[in-house]
Amino acid sequence: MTKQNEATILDSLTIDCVIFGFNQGNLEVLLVKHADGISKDKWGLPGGWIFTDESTDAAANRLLLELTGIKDVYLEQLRAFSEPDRFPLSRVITVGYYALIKKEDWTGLKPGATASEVGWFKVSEVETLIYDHLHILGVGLRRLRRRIKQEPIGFNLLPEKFTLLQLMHLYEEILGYEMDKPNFRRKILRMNLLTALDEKQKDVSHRAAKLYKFNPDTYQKLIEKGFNFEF
Amino acid sequence: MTKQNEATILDSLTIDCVIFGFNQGNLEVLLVKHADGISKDKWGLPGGWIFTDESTDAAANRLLLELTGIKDVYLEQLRAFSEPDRFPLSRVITVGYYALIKKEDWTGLKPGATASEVGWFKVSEVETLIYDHLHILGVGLRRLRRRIKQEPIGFNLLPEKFTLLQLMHLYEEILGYEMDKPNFRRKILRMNLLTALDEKQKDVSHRAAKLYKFNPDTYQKLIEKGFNFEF
DNA sequence: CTTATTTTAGTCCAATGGACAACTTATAGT
DNA sequence: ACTATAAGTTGTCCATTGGACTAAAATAAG
Repeated sequence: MTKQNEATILDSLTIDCVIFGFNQGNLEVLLVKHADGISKDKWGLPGGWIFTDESTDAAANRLLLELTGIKDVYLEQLRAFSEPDRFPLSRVITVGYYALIKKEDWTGLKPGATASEVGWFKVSEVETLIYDHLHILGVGLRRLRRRIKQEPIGFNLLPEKFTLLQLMHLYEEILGYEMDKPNFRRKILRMNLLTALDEKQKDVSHRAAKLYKFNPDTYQKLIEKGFNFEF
Repeated sequence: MTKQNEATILDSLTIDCVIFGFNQGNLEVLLVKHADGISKDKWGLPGGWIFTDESTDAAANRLLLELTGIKDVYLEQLRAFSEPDRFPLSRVITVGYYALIKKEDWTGLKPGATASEVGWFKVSEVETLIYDHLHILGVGLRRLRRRIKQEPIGFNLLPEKFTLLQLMHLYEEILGYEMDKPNFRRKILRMNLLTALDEKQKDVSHRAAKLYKFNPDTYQKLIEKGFNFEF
């Protein structure tokens, strides 16, 4: 969190990203360990400064790429976080973002210049973060819970091909309650949002499930006439 | 939009507020005409600078009071608006807010120091505003449409006592489609969110409708177990 | 008193959602 | 090869909901 170029960055305004991933039934978040500064060796959200000639959206995408190598993912602004004492050294307001990524697409994450480590952590087990980053994570989680009930953004956390049970487990993990397999199946299939593939799971020690993929075309038609994702 | 005190405000960061009101079946927005500066005599959203020792929430509340005399209303942050060219003179990022007010509580609005006029405009008829304020208004409107389907925030736009038909017209106006009286009635009453009063409409040239008020207690219980406001 | 208008109550039926039972398929262990 | 086990898949039942619609009750105006 040190300014690298005083001339071209905005003063007193930063970006912080909550990057969600899904792995073996667990919702995870990507954190970085700061390499130096007052929060050296402490974990926090990846973030940084904004150039004077870029929007916050552009800055968030750039920082994501610089800090972790991730690009072209679902990314949405949360809001500005502005408590006067949120950053101890000076008055800094941060614009929070949250991203959803398919974890298996980004295996070899490397810490960027200002970070000594990058790592995935189960959201439920994150207890302390620098500054107000725990609060930002909470807002990101609430936003995810809300959004997933209205738009099928959950697909951004799954592989291209997935089973109905994987999808259900994703919903269960994010929303925090258990669901009924047959009923979930019926409801999601009735939406016509999934395309069944001529393929099945492999290397599983039980009956292999059919694989599905998300169908963006029917999704477009659905949002036009409005729909609801309650489970 | 001129800085009044260079020493105590944050540089390159402002607040802009979308203030919604409801009047005779129309959704309205409060605008101010700038008294000077490059947008003199043009209409825009009320807004201003942020002090270094206040959060954006506090700044939004303060500005609302300074610019219009309004206080203690439903106010929520939209998000940061940050296109590099959104403000022509310099790089300024603005944090958008939206407020819902009971219009009849605030009749004698006065323009603040930097505004020459304050006025209500039907949202559907606003066509041009300074900077990116039309865009911010659009984001505010979409947020309102989304929120009203999940939380009963519509009550913030109505008088303390209202009829079921008034409430339905509010939903119709915000959501943009017509509803069925008996069905709306049945659904909203089933939620137990309204308390029927021993009072009726007066001075109407037809059968007077029963008045209701919003019941915040049952609302609390409802959000705890989760609910949905689709109409 | 009658008419006009709006509120309010009620009916009908298709669609949905939750709970649950049962059957199918595949693997792992003996 | 058989069996237990685990997970996928199909189907049933029923209470609740939502949309479309009819009609009665209440009140003001003429």
